[in-house]
Amino acid sequence: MTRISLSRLHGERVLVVDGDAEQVIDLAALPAYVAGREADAAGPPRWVWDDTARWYPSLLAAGVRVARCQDLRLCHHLLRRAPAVDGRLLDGDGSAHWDRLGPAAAPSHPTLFSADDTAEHLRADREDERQLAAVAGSPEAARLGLLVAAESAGALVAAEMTYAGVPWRLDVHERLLAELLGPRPPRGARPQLLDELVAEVRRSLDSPALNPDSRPELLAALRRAGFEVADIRASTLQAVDHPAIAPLLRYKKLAHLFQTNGWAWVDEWVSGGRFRPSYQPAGSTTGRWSSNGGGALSFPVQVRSAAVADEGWVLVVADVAQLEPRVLAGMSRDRALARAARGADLYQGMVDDGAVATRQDAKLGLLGAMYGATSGESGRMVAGLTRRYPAAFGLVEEAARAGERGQVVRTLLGRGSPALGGTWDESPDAPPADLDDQDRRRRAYGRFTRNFIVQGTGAEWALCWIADLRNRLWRLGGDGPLDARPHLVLFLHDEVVVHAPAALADAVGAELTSAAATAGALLFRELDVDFPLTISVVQSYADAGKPGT
DNA sequence: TTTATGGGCGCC
DNA sequence: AGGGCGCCCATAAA
Repeated sequence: MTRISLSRLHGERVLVVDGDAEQVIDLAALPAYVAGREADAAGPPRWVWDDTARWYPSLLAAGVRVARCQDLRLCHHLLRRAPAVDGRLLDGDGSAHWDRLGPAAAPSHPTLFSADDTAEHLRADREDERQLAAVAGSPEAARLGLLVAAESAGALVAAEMTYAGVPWRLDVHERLLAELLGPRPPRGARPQLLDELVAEVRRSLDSPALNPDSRPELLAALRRAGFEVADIRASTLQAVDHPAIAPLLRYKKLAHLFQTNGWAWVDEWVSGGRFRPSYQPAGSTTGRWSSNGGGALSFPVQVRSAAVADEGWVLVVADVAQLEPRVLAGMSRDRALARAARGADLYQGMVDDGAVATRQDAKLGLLGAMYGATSGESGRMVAGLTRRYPAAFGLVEEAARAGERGQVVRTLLGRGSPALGGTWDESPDAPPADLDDQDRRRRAYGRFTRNFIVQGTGAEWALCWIADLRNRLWRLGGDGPLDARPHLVLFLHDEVVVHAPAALADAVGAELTSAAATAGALLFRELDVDFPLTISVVQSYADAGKPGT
């Protein structure tokens, strides 16, 4: 496959390297050039660039969609930390700049490039050669190659989702806010209904100047009323029998809504009927995405009713049931657990297998194994299940031991965990740790590495899923730009939302299912692990059925 | 005055 | 003595 690298030069110019052919073109001419090459009879090339978030938004704005890319920043970061990669193959002219490269600024405006002086060091073609050599030279070249491709495809998805946005009904959101909080207050003021709750709490606690957001003040007021509590968590306050508690808890809940997804949030993140958050692919050390603007990965159930499909369109919402336990079955090649994973409910499968008495026990045991529970009900279930599923439970146990020894671990496709004392556990000049403290930290790192291999491999499955889905949705067709066709608008670790013309809802559902099967086969080959989806076709995201398993 | 940290809560 | 994140605030430190 043709690889074409793009490097920015000073001025508004771009160096294009296609095999032995080099040319310099104007930035303004880039969309037309890319569109032309995408239409090559021999198939679309792979675009090689420093950072998808820097190049792709302006292409999308010009109506150009690309099929494939290599995101050198993401892949450099990945390969640097991959245990199966010889780091020396990544060293060379300008490689230190790639080591230091951070994520591009959030693409709030699809601006082009900020002029800085690292341009000549970021020759994409040279870094591309090093990355190709690093992958090829690894004993795990096939898996790493897949990971690099999936990571890059994820970056394309992220840019496309920000470009398209989640269809968002301002009127629905504002009606919701008005009902729960009252009319929009002037800047800096508390909404009326929150104010009333504060007044009630103050009255009730006989503290006329109480700031309900202040922990010390709240603790003191409660003490005066005769209640000694250790903290002001909602779950703690629930147990206090005092008339101030009910309005206080309601205040806390609504204040959170006001602050996090209130009018200010709308002003900042919703425009033109679309919610456009910013995603950070591989933003967490496990390879999961994070979101550094808009809170896309954590917008609460409460405001999801405002995510409503356009007229004549629907939202197709799909989530994977018990993704991580299934991934564990696959990566450990535990045939007994994989058998239990046939069908819609893995936990029920374990019950039917006779491994455990109830569904709840199965869930407790599996989650306990993945998170490193050592005590309580969960801890006890782990012991029993280890005998039934030795490969699966042994794998996470081994990862925990490795972490406790200070060793790094890796996901199925080869992403490495950050080293102990590295980015994982940053405390520059920690006070001279005593032995107990040292021990605690090693155990904590062991719990982290235990979870890392599962959460990280789960993230890899999800990347393969959305990468394949992206292409399938494109092939479903329609004419015109990306957002005139069925397209992804949201991705939340194990769940996606597709915005699609109503007539294509069933077809989209079929592609979601096929893409999940493809992802399973890519990661686990012939080992048959099911990844059943719960699919809802809805107008409003709030109506999607979510079995909370 | 600005900056860093931790509690509390939201999501998976 | 249970993993990963972001965001908001109050608070403490600088």
